[in-house]
Amino acid sequence: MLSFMEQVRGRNRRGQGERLRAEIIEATMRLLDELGDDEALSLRAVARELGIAATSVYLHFDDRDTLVLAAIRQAHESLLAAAKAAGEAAAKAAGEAAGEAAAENPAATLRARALILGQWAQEHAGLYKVLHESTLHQRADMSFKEELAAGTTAAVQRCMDAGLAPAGDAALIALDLRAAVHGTVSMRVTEPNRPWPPLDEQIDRFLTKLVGLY
Amino acid sequence: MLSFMEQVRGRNRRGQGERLRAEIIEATMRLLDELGDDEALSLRAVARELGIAATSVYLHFDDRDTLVLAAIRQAHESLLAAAKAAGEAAAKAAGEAAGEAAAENPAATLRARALILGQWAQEHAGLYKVLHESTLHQRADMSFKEELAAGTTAAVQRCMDAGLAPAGDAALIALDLRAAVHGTVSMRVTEPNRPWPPLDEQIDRFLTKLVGLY
DNA sequence: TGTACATCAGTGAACGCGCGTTCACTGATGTAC
DNA sequence: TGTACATCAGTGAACGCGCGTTCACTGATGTAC
Repeated sequence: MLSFMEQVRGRNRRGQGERLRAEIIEATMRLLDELGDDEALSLRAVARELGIAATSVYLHFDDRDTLVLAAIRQAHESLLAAAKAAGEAAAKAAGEAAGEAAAENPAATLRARALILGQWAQEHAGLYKVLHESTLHQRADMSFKEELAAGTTAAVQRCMDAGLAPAGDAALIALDLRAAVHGTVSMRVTEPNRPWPPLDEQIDRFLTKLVGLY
Repeated sequence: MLSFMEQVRGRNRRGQGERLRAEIIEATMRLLDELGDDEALSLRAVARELGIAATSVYLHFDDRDTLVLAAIRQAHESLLAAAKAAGEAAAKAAGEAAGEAAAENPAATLRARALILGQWAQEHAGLYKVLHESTLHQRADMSFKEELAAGTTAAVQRCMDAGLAPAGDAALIALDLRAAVHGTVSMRVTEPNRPWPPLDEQIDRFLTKLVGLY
């Protein structure tokens, strides 16, 4: 007996088995985003979400932890892509506005990076928590996350090189900035119902005061 | 059959039933600190930790959630007391060093507050996570936490009033400071095995750059 | 062109486990008469 | 001073549930001869 909501789901064609893998990761990300906690996610809930047998997950993932890690990895990838795209778009726009031919604008790039991080976090609150606050960090290697930090350090360094911010230890300053942005985003995401002041203004204060952006 | 580790635990005397209540909260805090995640804590684990029947917990708490909330409340109380004590001790020490008779020193107070928060978080990493990042925030009223924020705002305001920092919106500046400190502490607590730069120096940068402490 | 067979994509029943919670109970201790 | 009784502090068995994981299986589809 099927409820009217349920799709009758045919099996994938031969050679298309990898499709289910992608769907499982997608569903896992969706559930993690709702739950905001990797411990609370169950493999059976993922299977239920897709209308497949719980055992089918094992066709593509060794166990629950592997699945969760794959989903987190993909979330990181998505955040990374968003940060990169926003940074590039901002640099280009700022360059054109100034009449320069798509010149680099490191300050606009850094600002866009910080803002998109805040925006992504608010759109994917649960995923943000899992990606940055989960206790999984203790049990699994999540060093792939360093790429995100490296991007911010590089952006800060470019600001210093261009004379848009006082020279200094770019890695240290970038860490200060990341800490501040993560802190406010974390608070907003954990307690979304408090009356928070505007995020973009706060991020601008961080850029001005911590990085020294003119 | 008892293992040699287990104490034979007699029941409390008449009128001393509340003792168990305190022990249960203590054990819950201990476990939450180890787990760093309220979802992962089980009432049965608490009972096991104390060598009592799982049902005995119900003598003092309506259900699992009530118990967890009571433990979190107590953790907050402990953090609050630590912040207050550190702030007062610092103000007194700084006042005496300057030859003043236990005069107020708002800058030293604010600095001590921020430092003790970082220290407490490192000593009670799991509890810090539960207190500030738990998804319980969505399900339960945790407005008692406002007291901690209010203390920081007041300390910032006193710095401004004493001319030790540029006048401004104390609540907003205090939020910036709390966000930055929470951010770095959160990162350190989530990924304790990374090579972090010294926390106190970073907090001093936040005080100088965000609050404008001279 | 037909057929046996291997492979692929996925299923369903079953396992043992720990969980939160309910219920009826036990047994020591203080109190009223 | 003795005894019946109420109260207090806590227990043990049992419930139904959802979980991760294992196992033997099914049935469609492509391929070799």
